[in-house]
Amino acid sequence: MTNPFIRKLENVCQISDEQRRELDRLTRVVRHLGPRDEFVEGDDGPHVVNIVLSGWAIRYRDLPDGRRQVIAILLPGDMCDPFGFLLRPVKCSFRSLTKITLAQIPVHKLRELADGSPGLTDGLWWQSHEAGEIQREKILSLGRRLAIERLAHFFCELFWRSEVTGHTEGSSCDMPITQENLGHVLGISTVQANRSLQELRERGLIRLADKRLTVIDSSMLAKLAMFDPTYLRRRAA
Amino acid sequence: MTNPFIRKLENVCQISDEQRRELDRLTRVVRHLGPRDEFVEGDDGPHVVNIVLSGWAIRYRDLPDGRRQVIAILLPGDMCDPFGFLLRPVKCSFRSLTKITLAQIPVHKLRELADGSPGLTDGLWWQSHEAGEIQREKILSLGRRLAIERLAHFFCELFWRSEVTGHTEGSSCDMPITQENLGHVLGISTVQANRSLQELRERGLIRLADKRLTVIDSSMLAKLAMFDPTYLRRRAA
DNA sequence: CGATAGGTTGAGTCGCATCAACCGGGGTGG
DNA sequence: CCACCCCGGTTGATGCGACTCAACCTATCG
Repeated sequence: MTNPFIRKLENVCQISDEQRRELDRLTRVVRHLGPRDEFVEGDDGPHVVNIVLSGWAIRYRDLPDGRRQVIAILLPGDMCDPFGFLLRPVKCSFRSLTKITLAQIPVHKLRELADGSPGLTDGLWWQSHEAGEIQREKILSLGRRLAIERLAHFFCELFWRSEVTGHTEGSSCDMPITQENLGHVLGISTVQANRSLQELRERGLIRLADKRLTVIDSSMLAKLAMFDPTYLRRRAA
Repeated sequence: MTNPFIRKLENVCQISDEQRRELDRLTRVVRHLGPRDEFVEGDDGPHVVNIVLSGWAIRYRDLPDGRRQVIAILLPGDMCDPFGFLLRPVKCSFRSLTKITLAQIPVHKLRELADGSPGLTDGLWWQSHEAGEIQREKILSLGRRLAIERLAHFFCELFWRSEVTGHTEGSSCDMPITQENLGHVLGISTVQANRSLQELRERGLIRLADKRLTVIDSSMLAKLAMFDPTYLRRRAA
């Protein structure tokens, strides 16, 4: 399996063979975590960019009374902090959903490499920009979509994003997330996540079992979700 | 009144006198809009960065069936598009709430100026980063806070942000927003915006009249909102 | 083989939406 | 100059979507 970080970059910019070798070398320093592990940006020094190579993780915030909201789902190829290579870390906590592998690139190495390559620099900024677009779409979801629409939208987005790094097979992709976490992602309760899920199944739009999603009727799913993918991958349209 | 864009930058980086003069010169090309005007990033060529100099505006998205969600409130000193000086525009619409003045800086001019000054570059990135943090806090609000908590949090944030550019007087600041827009911002209905507002008034936490907010009991307001300002202005703590 | 995490289901309640009516003030046109 | 209009704000009634609580079920794993 090719490096998902590189695949994601190649989706929006040109990467030369030499750069690919260098990026491959840089992503060889890794850290393995089990499922449900908390980790902190800056744990391994403040000057490391963490990149998910395999597995799923979340970035989240809690309210003082314990209510939890997941801010972002981190898939293979994603930087944990979209501004990690530039500024101070985001004010969020991190937690793995599955076993994960993190690449740990010293900031200065990544910046050196990027400074010598406008294309790569653009690619990195592009990822930050995409992270912002995903956040904005999430704001729209949480503010205005019904529970079942949020769930449908979530599946559309995650399937689409999985495609970019080659993590789909036909109309299926991994979906290693519990209903409790799903609730935290969608701003609803676990019970409601369960019920919305069942309605999507009853309507024949999806199948979800064994941590694997199959999209049965993608056009109806997208319609229900009011999913407009232009907020993702906009350069490689 | 000093230029709010510069004031906002100075909050996070050093600006030399010469840079200030140059920025002043660059923000002299302006565009005036009335209240409730739609405007589009890229209207005046794709290579212009729009910056709010005076008045309030919103960035928003609509669902195909008309449901509207405001993504961000734009105050004096804010760039309309946090990545405007780098990448393609965000997938959002824009609309003024009041009369506004926009500065229009050609991208290449801003980049030239920034390229010669690491401090200014940092300042610009810092603003993008802050915009991201505000979005994440908004995700938390929409996902997990009750209507009245969202409203309280909104007032805390806007007062705090107004302070940075000197737009507060004592415990008051401008709040030129209708209840309808407030609903669009908070992900609730106009009616609910009205009722939450009245409860804040009845509890003696705020006064709001004539488009002006007065914070009467800031600590109780912050407590209700679970407002933790560390997501804003993190460099100039 | 018991413990536990994750999933499922029902009952009752609550927060908020929706619909609808009404009010006050500032601006406009006759 | 005045009547009208319309926008923004306010209020009540009703219904729905989602929450909470609680029980139970199943698969997995030490």
